[in-house]
Amino acid sequence: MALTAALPESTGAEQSQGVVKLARRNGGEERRREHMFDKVVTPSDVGKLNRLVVPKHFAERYFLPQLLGGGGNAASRLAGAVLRFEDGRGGGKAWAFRFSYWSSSQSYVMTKGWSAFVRDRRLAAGDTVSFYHAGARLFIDCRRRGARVALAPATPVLPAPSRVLVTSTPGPWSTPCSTSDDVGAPRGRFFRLFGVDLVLAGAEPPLSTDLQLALMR
Amino acid sequence: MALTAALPESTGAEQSQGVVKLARRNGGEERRREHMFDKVVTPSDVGKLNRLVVPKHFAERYFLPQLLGGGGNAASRLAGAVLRFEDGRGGGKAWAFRFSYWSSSQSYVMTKGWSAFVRDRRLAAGDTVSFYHAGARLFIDCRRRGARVALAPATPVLPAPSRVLVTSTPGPWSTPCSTSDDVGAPRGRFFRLFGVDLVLAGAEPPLSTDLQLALMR
DNA sequence: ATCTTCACCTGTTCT
DNA sequence: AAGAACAGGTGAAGA
Repeated sequence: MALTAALPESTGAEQSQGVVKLARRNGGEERRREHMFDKVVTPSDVGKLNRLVVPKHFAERYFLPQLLGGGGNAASRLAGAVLRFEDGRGGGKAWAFRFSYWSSSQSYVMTKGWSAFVRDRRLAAGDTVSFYHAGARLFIDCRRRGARVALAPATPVLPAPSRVLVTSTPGPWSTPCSTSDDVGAPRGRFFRLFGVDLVLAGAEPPLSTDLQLALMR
Repeated sequence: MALTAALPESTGAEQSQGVVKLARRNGGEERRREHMFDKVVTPSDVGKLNRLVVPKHFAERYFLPQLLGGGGNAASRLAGAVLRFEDGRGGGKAWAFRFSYWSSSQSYVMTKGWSAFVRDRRLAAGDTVSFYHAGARLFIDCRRRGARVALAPATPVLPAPSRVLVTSTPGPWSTPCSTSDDVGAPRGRFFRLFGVDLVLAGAEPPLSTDLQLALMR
């Protein structure tokens, strides 16, 4: 349901970009920090409900594959799931969020731990929270509403429709690789996001059954 | 807590009558449809709160005995309780309401499913919702504010303070039987509602332990 | 007593 | 039109 069907046009609440930063670790290990998704937080996301609603397609694309490891009952393995994020500003601070699925509203949420992040970063409605990863390491950052986005052009130039190749790498994370046009884009599953066609490349070996299921739905 | 203690004065939201209709089933099975209670709904009952506050004494008399079956933890058995009602107008429509106790407000409520009834019947503040039963079958109906009540006198004559004898019949349901005065009213437990003293008559044999408990509290 | 967390629930909106 | 998604809610339990 995530990739084969035409995704709904973005509601404007989320943005997908190609920002690539560097994730430094003490030992000097250095990897590309790759953007997963943004969400412009709603009043509820930063209010007394103490939860962040994670847009379903992002949850299923980025978090479920990691959390649902092997076979068996997916829902039960999701129970009690915790996602750990490093603070995107560096400084070694880390954040742990309980991640769950609320079946009554059919939505994914981060609950326990989320309000601490809201408080600490003084997150307000309209601000943007960004999720990155570098390999299996997860990062979270945020920026004030209206703040300039790194690498974004000063003038909002809409890119000509292009394709972003989405491949699967060892480890649970898919690796978005920006290309400036669609030459050599594999036939088959792709979806359009903000006028960009995202193409799913042939999956390399370690694509779990669950991920396949998630991708095929 | 319901009957022995002096009940709070009625808020004006409930009325009790002795209307008896017939509940027809396809097979021709026919039973008396006996009135349990009415409630004049408040703005909150039909508003965004999506719940109907069930007057405590009615909840304890009519719904708890059915829902709290055997032994064990009563509160836990109430969790997730659903009451199913047939539409009082016939036509086979049915309504299911989640029934719960809100300890924060010490009140019994119908929640899930209630708003559908409000919508469907265009229930408005001041209207009256009526609950009936025929054996174990439950019925719900409503009438517009100011609508003539079946068997009610055309002129709104306030009855002289009288007593309504409440007896118990086989099955979980007590049987309200209107009498026009208080001759022969049993001594003991009664309460006043709208200037009418409701008297609990001696229970006949098949009164369940739970119902007895509910009545004794 | 208060705050957080959890597991539900629903109306609106968009597809 | 019907359904999915989700923003905005709830009570209950526990810390």
